[in-house]
Amino acid sequence: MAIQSIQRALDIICLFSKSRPTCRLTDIANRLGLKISTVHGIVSTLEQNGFLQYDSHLRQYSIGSKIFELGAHFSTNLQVNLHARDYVQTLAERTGCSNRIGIWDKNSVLITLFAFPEGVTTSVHNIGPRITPYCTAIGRAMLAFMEEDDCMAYLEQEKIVRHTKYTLTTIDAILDDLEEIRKRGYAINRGELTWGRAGLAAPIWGPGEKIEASLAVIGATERILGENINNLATELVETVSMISDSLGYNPGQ
Amino acid sequence: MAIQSIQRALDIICLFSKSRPTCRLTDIANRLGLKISTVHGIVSTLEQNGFLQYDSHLRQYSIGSKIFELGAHFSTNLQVNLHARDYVQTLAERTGCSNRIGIWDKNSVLITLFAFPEGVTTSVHNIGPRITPYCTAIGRAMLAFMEEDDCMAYLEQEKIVRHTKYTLTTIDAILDDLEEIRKRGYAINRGELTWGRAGLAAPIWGPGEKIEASLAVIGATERILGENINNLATELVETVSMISDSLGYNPGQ
DNA sequence: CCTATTTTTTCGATATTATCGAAACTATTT
DNA sequence: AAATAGTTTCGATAATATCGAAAAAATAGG
Repeated sequence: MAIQSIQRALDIICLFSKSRPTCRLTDIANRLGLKISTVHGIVSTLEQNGFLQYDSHLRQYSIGSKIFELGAHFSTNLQVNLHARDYVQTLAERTGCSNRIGIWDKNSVLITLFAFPEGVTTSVHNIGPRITPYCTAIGRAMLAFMEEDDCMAYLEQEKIVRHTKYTLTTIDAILDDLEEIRKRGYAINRGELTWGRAGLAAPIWGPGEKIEASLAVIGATERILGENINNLATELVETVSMISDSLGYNPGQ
Repeated sequence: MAIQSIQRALDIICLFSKSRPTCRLTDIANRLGLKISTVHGIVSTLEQNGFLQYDSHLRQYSIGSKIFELGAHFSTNLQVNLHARDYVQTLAERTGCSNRIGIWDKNSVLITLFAFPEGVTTSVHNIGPRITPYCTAIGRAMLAFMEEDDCMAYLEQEKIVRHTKYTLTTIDAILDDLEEIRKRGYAINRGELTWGRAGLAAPIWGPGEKIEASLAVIGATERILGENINNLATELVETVSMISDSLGYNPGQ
């Protein structure tokens, strides 16, 4: 159904990632099992349009500025980003912790907004990466409240990996935790993905009782899970409530 | 030379912008002069791959999350962003003014980094847009120091428009200003693009005496051009010098 | 500095495949 | 409910993407 040449072009673009920022022509052809001359035609078209950029000295391609420019539109237009901006700033200020917003996208959590606690900050960093849902607070906060079928569909296709001794490694253990999240109102990550890094997260609701996103307060384990945890949780839950209101959430409906 | 179907796919993606965040199938076909069934095949392929997203209720397409994710790699991998980050934070702190970094790209300035002065701030906003070079400090700071041929090639293709009474509207006036910038070491925008908004900017150099980017301090006219202008300019010039050093600029070569 | 090797670019023939029109289907408006 | 506007499917056809081969360019080796 997909148009072959376009599919190949998109496959090529998707080869690039944080861990593989550049590719050479031959690499691309080998990785995708295509003829070099075929790849050459495709990458030339992509380069002419600014979707890839070519370093003719190093003879390697990387993501082009056009994709950056277009990608910025995505987050700029994202409703939850627009509504959450001020609230997450305040939250970072009051808690002294970084926090971030992610949306559920293709069985992963895509980070779309990041707020830092201290003083001056720069835009651009810390957004864009995809987070694994089952072993993070930001992910489980959404899993706990989404349609059960969608949740199971996700869990059944996910490759569950033990990252630390705290990682929940069975679907049953995760489902039990989701039940606790529903009772508690927010999710807790006790260092399941990265040793020493913890988080609290709660879902952001939109109109039609639809989960729009998830907001997480993150930081060193002792900072998040220490004596301050109840304060953090209260601030978090109040913040997601205000953002949800702003988005038009109307639980009475 | 370009592959037709891919070219069309890219043209479709490029239809989306901040001012036109969504498009319907028929719109796309009309705008690009293509048959609806042709467009349908292309947008379906793009949607399947997350390059576009489709709201089946509103029946309209918008930029997909995949482009956002890939675009983030561009700015993450950008050398000047990596090196400048800490310096622009300090600059914002010391001056109390917002500042931003842009790179020269396709006859425009693409904003890749933004630093805010006050308190807590969020990432993501303010990056991505393209700025018109001739009527901004961030643009003229690069024009003044780039290869003269490139500068003239840009100026001759640019459609020069009067935005305010301060806008320089002839190539000669712009060239005179560029000469002043070279003497002075930094560019000044006295409200040429937007009434009441001013900026100071200076170029960032990389290895091989190549202009990597431009750094601008921006704000309300009275804040930038008032009695504090010399302090701002000094801070700015010191900052670009440190960033250039960090990038490996070696003017002695 | 020249040769060998690897990588990239060009080009034309061929068959694959993108395109188009038409028709079926769906949604919206009056 | 009917009419209009917009979307999706499908198969025939001709346009065009693909491929192999050869030329060109760049790097590595001697």
